[in-house]
Amino acid sequence: MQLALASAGLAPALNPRLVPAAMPRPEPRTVARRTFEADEEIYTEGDRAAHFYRVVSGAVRTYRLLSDGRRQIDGFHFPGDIFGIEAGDEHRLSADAVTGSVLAVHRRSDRDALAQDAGALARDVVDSMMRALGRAQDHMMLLGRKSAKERIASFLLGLAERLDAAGVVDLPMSRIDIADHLGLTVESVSRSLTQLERAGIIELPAHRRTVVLRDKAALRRLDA
Amino acid sequence: MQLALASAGLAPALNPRLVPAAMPRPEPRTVARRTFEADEEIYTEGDRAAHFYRVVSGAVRTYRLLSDGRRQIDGFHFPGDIFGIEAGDEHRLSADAVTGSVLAVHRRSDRDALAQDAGALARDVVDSMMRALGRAQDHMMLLGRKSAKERIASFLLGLAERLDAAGVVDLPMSRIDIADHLGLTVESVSRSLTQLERAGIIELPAHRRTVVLRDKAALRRLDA
DNA sequence: CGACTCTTTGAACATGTTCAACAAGCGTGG
DNA sequence: CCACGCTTGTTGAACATGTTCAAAGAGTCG
Repeated sequence: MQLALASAGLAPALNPRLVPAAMPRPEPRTVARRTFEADEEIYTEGDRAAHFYRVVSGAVRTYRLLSDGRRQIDGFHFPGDIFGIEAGDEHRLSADAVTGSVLAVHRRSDRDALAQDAGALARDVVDSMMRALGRAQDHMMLLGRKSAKERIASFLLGLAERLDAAGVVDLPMSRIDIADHLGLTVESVSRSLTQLERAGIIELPAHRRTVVLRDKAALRRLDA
Repeated sequence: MQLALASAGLAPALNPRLVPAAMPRPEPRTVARRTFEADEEIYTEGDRAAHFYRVVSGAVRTYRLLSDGRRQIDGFHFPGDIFGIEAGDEHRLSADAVTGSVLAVHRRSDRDALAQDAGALARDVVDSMMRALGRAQDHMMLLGRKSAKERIASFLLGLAERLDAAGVVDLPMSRIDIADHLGLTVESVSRSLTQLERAGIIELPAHRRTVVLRDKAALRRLDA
């Protein structure tokens, strides 16, 4: 069986900011780059998993669809994050760009080769998988047991940790994306955000894609 | 960073029946065995992850608790399944025996040692992780987007695949366990089962811990 | 400015929860 | 072997959270 980081909740995979241990390593010799525009498909469930990816800039969502169109976004991936490593020959999830994005494209065979020695990339991959698993566990708790408001609080805190510019989070994704990630509807997401704003915990300036976390402590309390 | 299979949805880890590729390998030289009685704790979130386990007989649940007691069972583990391999030094989940169980206890250091060479156990561990991730993804879809009846249908079909004695599933776990796994309440689990029974899709003989799958096709249709 | 999309808000509704009671199994001990 | 008590599971009714359906505001881009 081949290796593979599938990409569950797993974003902060190799994000240097978050993984000091696995940090300042230059990109392998020749790594292809590809640019994707917003909503462009990167791969679909069932595609041969010939490559895996590292986000250079932008944001990516990985998700699954039910036959009737219901969607579950398992994770968002930001610069530094690795996604698309699969266990089998096929991608088990679909992936597409949330916004215009640049990705470093790695051949799967590179990984397999590197996985042979206890090399750095191998460790990275395992590292990624572990993080993916951890995130998936957190997310299962969220989806199975948390209320709408708690989910939003969790989500905002998580994003802040990964994207933070000191309490100001710029959401690259739509309310629908958030809903499909948190197991809610757009309307519920919108309402919860409004409630948090009215409570003075967050601020939603003008264009609504920015969130100012006014009171992280309150968010943490809400997060249960 | 140390390796680690955390145990997300990941039950059929190394179950020989399901992993023909990684199959007929004898247990390492000296492997300790421990017996646990029903509801006995195996480890708790935060414990040092000195060991990982393989179920010899019985059933185990791994779960997390929220501060107020809400529980999310991420997976059940049956004979052949490995669980308890963690990324860090600590267990990220709690585990306890669902019924009286016998476990093979492996020292974490064994795994670390074996993980150095591209040996069989290393592959097993990675294999486990991948499966864990796959299950976690499935479970996120279930928790985020499926209705109560769909969840029950999924659950029964999944169990049947792992425990099947030709359409008859013996549930080792209580309704509460099922509820905490599927993100529902006991009452909803009970009602859904009753509905399936009234629809003639399943049968719940006397002591209610046995489920006869009368119409798997119907279950699959329900599963969405 | 106008068309479009995205987000918010409102109101009715539904699914699943909560609270409460009852039934059924199981084990213990008389 | 039955009675008792406890735990587990089922059922009912009221309730709540989040959904669905509908419409109106805002932002964006041509």
